[in-house]
Amino acid sequence: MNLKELASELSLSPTTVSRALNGYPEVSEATRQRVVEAARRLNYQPNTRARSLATGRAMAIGHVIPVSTKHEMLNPIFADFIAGAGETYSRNGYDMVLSVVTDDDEPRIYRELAAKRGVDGIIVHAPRTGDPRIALLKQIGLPFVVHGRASAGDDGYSWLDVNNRRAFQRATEFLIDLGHRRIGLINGLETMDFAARRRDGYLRALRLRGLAADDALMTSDEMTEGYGFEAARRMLADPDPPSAFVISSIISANGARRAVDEAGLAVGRDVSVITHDDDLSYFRNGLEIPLYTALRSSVREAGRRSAEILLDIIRDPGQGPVQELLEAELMIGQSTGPAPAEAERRQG
Amino acid sequence: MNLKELASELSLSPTTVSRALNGYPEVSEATRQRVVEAARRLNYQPNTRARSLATGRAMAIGHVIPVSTKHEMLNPIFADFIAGAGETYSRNGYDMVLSVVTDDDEPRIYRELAAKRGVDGIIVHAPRTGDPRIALLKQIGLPFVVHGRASAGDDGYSWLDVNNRRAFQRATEFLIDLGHRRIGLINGLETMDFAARRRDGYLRALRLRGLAADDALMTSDEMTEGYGFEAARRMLADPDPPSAFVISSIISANGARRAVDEAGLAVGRDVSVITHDDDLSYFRNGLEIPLYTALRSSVREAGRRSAEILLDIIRDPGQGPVQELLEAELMIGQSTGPAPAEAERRQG
DNA sequence: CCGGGATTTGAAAGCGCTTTGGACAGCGGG
DNA sequence: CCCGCTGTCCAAAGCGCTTTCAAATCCCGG
Repeated sequence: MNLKELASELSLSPTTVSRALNGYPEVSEATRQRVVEAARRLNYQPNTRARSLATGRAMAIGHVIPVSTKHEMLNPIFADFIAGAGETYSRNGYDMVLSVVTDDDEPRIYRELAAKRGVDGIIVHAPRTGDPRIALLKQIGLPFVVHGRASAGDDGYSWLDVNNRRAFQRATEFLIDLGHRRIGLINGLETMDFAARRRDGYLRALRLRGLAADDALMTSDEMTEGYGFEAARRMLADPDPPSAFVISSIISANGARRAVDEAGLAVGRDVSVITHDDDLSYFRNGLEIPLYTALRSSVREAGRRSAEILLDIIRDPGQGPVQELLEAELMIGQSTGPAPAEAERRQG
Repeated sequence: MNLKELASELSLSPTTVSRALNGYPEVSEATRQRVVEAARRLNYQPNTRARSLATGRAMAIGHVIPVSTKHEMLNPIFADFIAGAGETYSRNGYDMVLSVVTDDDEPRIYRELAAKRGVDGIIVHAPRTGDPRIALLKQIGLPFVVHGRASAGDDGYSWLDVNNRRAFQRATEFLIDLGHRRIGLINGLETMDFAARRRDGYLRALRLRGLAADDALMTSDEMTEGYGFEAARRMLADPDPPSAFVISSIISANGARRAVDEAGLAVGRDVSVITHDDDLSYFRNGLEIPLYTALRSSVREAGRRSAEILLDIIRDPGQGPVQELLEAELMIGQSTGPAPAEAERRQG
């Protein structure tokens, strides 16, 4: 069923039918009723391709999901982010087209997306510090919103980010306030901008409180369960082991917990753990009281918001860059407690 | 840069340029060279919408990701499946369009996808037992491949599935062979077809070995970490607790491990755990030797294969339904061992 | 009863591509 | 020298929609 058929079915011109369906004023209410009713009855849906060829708008947004070439890993973060963004799109009649891409040919993909006119805008995921994609996209001229930032010249483009530095500073200070002096950082990949900021926050807290940073207590990698386990195990084996961890993901925190358990220690009593919590739907932080003390910021909500911002920009390209900085919420859970006295700690 | 501009740049007709770029024979090798070179130099990419309007093929595949209305959860399985499918698509020049949809308006989405002609085919995720979507899609006439099956009348459509019944039967038998007699099943949502089959396999193994099933030792829910924890904890608190668990996901297995640890027991010694392992990139089963004894079947590979099957069907619509049943691989890890003697167990 | 503005409808062009149906050389064979 | 063939190229139609511009109809005051 296409427009012409529907029109002849109604003994009307395609023009009028199109107008009736798209809510233009110059069509009588009576015929509009008739048209709308017939369209529903015959399950008519305008052909997207034809429509967007005619209007020039693709009614689709592109998401380029990077898969690190080395590890072939796909962060579960994306799933929830995309779920959030998807809600916004479907509410607004947009499609979401996904490209899963190894990071080495990302530039090509962006150029293609722009040139093939398949999307009206792009969401940029997982920016690295000084990410070249941003300059590229600016030059291409396709509207885009970055989930996160790329540090250098943050004002020239639109982004939505969590205040990662502040969050990790608070987390670290919280532990220091509890008496912890040796605090391990189990961070994400520090080539990623967000992870670099988190490290900054951690280091700043140590510095402000006069504590020395120790390279042996800082690691950076993809935030898997296994990484959390290995990192925590290694640090706990240190001659002067940490009494607390700051961790970048609840998934790695699960791994760290396993290492603590395996060492015969208890999380929250012998070893404190504070984690960033993206509020992933499959990794809820406990049921009633949170399992982990955490800095929470819903990545799903971030997806919703980022998509809204992008659609705004597309609707009104005149406006300047939009930037939103979210604050993570510190929630006290069962994984933190006062630092054990030195003697206690040594004997386990 | 569009076709007409490129053509006039070359002093050729759009016809010839189009043919040169698409590899038609009726164009001289010399001009083809010239055209291809100019296209690259000027970064010409054919407008997808115009092309697919002309050809009738959308060059896109739709994925409808269901989000359960109740829980608002998005299984991380999808991320890896989609990563796999995405590889196939980009190798073949297809786009992937994603709709994240609460399960109550799925039917509407399928109809729309078909009528709007935005996609050439669909991958169906997470089929329930007797899933009505399959009948709907058959009727609509859009090519589709189901990841999983829907039990009733499995022969009328294309699917790719893991032999879930067999896998869980083997897992359960493996535990029985080790001397376990009380075996808990921590299963996925049994409204899902795959989970129902897993339950069947588990029950069959018990029956074949003359063991009684016990409702207190079987649970079914979304396979989160928290669910694994709660389910295992509850079962371990039973007056006659299980000495082993069969678990549907490595994520829930992590939760179960936490419950075992918390009970002061050790996984692999006091309590055995065997899990299904989808080989999720963020939840690798240990580094060298597997952490868990597991039935492994890569969901990423399943994504790749499903996509290939779908593209085959689209290329050659004549062929009958394609069906592939994968066998999960049983790999021995550190989470299983002989059942402890009754006396030992009682005293922990 | 008539003219003119408002209301309602349609014809046709155009979006950027593919593809059908020629046109036009160049060439060798009769 | 002409005819048919092959090898290259192009004009134009068409994919299904939107949108401009013009036509037809209606209504109402003078």
